[in-house]
Amino acid sequence: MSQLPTLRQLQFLIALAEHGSFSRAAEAVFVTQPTLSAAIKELEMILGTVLVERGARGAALTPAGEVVLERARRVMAEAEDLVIAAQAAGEPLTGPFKLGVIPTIAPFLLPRVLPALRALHPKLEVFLREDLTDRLFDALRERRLDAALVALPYEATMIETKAIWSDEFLFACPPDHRLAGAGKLSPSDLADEPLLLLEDGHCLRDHALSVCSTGSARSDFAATSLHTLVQMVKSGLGATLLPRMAVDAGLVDQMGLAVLPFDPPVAGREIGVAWRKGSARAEEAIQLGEAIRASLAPGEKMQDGLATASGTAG
Amino acid sequence: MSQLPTLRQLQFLIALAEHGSFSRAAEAVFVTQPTLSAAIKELEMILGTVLVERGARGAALTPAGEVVLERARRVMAEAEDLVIAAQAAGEPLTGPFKLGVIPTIAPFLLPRVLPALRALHPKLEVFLREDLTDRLFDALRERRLDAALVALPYEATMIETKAIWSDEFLFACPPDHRLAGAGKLSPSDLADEPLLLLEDGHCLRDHALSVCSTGSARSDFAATSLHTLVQMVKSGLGATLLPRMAVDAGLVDQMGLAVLPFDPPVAGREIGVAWRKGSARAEEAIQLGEAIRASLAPGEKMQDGLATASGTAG
DNA sequence: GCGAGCCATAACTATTATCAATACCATGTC
DNA sequence: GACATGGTATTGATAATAGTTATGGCTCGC
Repeated sequence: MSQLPTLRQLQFLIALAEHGSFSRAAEAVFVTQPTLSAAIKELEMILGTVLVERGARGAALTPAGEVVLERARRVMAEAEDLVIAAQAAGEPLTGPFKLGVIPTIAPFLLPRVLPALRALHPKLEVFLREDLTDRLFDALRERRLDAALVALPYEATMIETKAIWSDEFLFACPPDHRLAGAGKLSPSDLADEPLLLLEDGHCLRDHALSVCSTGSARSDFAATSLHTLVQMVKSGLGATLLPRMAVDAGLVDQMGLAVLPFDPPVAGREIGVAWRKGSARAEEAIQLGEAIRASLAPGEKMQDGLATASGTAG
Repeated sequence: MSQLPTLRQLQFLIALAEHGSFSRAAEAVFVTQPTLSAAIKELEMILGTVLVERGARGAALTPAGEVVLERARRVMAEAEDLVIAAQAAGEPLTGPFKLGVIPTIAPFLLPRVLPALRALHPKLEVFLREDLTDRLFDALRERRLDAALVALPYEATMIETKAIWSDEFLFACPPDHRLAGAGKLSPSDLADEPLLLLEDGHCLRDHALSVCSTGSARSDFAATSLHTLVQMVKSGLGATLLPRMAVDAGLVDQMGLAVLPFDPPVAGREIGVAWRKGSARAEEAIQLGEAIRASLAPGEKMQDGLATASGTAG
């Protein structure tokens, strides 16, 4: 095997590429310019290729240098992941943990879950970010998040998920609605019912639509949150589907709405954790999901299951 | 950013895991045992975690050590890829290049292509391996191959492909066959024609079947190579589809078979290069494909196209 | 209880990474 | 054309560290 470069040399190359000059790059990595010069020169010798074009107005990477730069970034990222994974393996669920949550889950789940989580893992510092699934997954892919709580199923590449909870849909309508008196519903009851839904981008909209394949959304109105959605239902603009989690959290309390369950097999969505495939904190993400599940249903135990890959390659 | 470990330390950890003892691992990486001991100890200090259980009968990794080991392997693989990519970028298509080829391409394409390739890239040393697509793709994923020549389309994860040539199908039958006199064929002519095909595992079998969706294979006989296949056709056992490339290479010369083309749009398969997604030699694989295409059709130029990902994630 | 095998420690050495100082080189300004 | 400016390369001294040999101590199997 030919000689390998040093992580330090790769780090220097990255700094050089970012600052466009030996001297400024050296400053950025807290060494003197000759040190960095020598390191780059040795890197070039190891690789047998000129990586940098030295000029009077600074330094620029050669095409080969660009290729190596990209690889160097990957090596550094893997190395950093190793450190994180080691710390996580040594003492799981401690330290800062960046968790994304979708808006149709966050306000209803977190108040129940966060106190229990703090009690269970006092050293864990959960940083929250609320956003749509797409943007959360982007953040996972770019390592800006460690895990996310989302609704499943959801197609995505480079992302793995594990379901932790089933969230049943309930039908909500004004008290004078034709279905308000029905005991239980089946999806076919909604065949010609135009539903009020959240605006595009919310996965709840798609999951609700998939319940009633023949049903349609009212295209003239779309709510921006579940809270405004129930206000619209209360105003008599139509009916909608709500996740039980939100109803249990008091979303429709004292609203005077009729809320009806579905006959089994109940319609609903799965709530799950998601993480970047290969993430250093994948194991912790699963454990976090398990902790959340436990705090939702103390006593019960979910059957073990392998993490399922939503993407097909990686 | 916390302190990073050294590639050397990771290399030592890998050796330690593989040999199960400090002293033997040290021998394997050509250092003395105290050196390796100190390196592992420092690695543990950097990561803040005990990685190795020292015992009188050797050393074993802790669970955290196993996690770090897996990560370390990834880091090392990335670092090695960097070296390879640098060399490839500095002087593309030189040195050893491990190329896989499927059996329905190799005997007909290589005699035409290899001499031209040697002329074009004298420093390139092509090591060939002939195998079925599945096994070639496995080898690509495990880095045992740099690229492969296969027939497309073919579903696979972690693999990217680029088409370089269209290989038309020709219908071959005994001279007394009912279709032997037809000028040109359309796929519907094969509706009730039981075809002789290669045995399972050969992609040519599937590609041929996909031409005539209603056609069926003779399940009692399956050939192991195109050469035995034409022998079977000659014996009057039935008809088959052959790639033009094989016919052009003389597969049916002096066999006394009827060989008929299809009406446009002609049926066929694409021949393309495949490489592991993220491979250090991806660019070279594309260039190799281009060189092969050029040697097949001097003068023509294929339109530029981006490499297409067969997998959906990476 | 003793030898074999194995890891840890200590003291020393060789290597190399780093620094401060300086030489050198291209470019734009007066 | 002399000159300041902003950059890289070179040099020689020094500090840090990775490596070695020698040794000690531990556990296990006989």
